[in-house]
Amino acid sequence: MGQDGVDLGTSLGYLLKEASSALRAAMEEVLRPLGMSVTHYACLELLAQRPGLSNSELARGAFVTRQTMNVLLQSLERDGYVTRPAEAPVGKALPARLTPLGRRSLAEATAAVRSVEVRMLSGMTGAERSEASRLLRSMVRSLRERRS
Amino acid sequence: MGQDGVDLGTSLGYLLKEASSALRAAMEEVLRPLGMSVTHYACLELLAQRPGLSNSELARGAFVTRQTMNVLLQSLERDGYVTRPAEAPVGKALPARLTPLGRRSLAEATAAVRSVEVRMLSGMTGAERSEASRLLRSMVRSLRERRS
DNA sequence: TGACCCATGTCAGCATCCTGACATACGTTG
DNA sequence: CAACGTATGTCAGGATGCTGACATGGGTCA
Repeated sequence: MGQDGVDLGTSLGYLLKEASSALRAAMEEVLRPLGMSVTHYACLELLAQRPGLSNSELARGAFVTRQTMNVLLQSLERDGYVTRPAEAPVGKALPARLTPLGRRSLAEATAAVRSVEVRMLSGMTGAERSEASRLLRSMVRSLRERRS
Repeated sequence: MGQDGVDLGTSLGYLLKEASSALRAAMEEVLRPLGMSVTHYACLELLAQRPGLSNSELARGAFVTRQTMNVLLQSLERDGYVTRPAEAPVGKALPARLTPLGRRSLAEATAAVRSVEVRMLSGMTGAERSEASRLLRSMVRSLRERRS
């Protein structure tokens, strides 16, 4: 049922999607026991590295829309993982910050996600990892520039 | 509004998602004028390279569920891009095949998508491309094996 | 200062996709 | 042969995410 080894395997675009899909599936698998989704985790991780990020900035960083990130932030705020001021200090952007509870929750998730990334890179040398990083960055840059 | 250059950029997982997201956005941009979605195109491309693929096999190849691929196949069949036998020759799987119309439609889409992939790889040498291919394949393999 | 443009937060409406479940068909194993 | 496990196509049901739109705040430039 389904012979393997086709020409599609030569397309870098397909390989990119395949790797990204496999990574997301593996992350969801280890995050589910913690009651966390990938977007959920991404939001917390972004806030840990860049405290004070606004809703829109978090949305862009987690690759979802502002609306989706907004409902997520509301639930995170309701459950005490993040805090946002009632009024915007400047403009309309509400800077979000992790609470101690949010930081603890993130620590668990980070450990789980880290193990997945370690597994993903298990067959690669340090030089290969930085080479992969460099090549992926090059692809992103090429795709973004010259956007009609 | 949003300083750049953070630590998240060092995570290969994040870079993977970033590249995949940028590629998908670029593909949707060039496919929209043709009235085609990325999944739509992926289905046609899979059928061109592997005639006779079943609904479930197409779903796995395009990274969607059987149900989603099924409704897509129904619309493609209704519009005359693919054909499926009324009854399964063996088992329950209905092998799908491209019609001449489907092949023509795919040809347009392939040209558009190819241009995107060319742009993505514009800053890379041939050796770097095959290296990227090898590394991505390694990541997929590591993520798939040892699935608890 | 006032006109313009862009970014943000938020609301409603809708499309999309998935989860869960069922009946069927085939291969395998006792 | 019969029971089991696996894979398929298909049917609702519901959750999730996006598109479109609006009002607001801030920066820019004449």
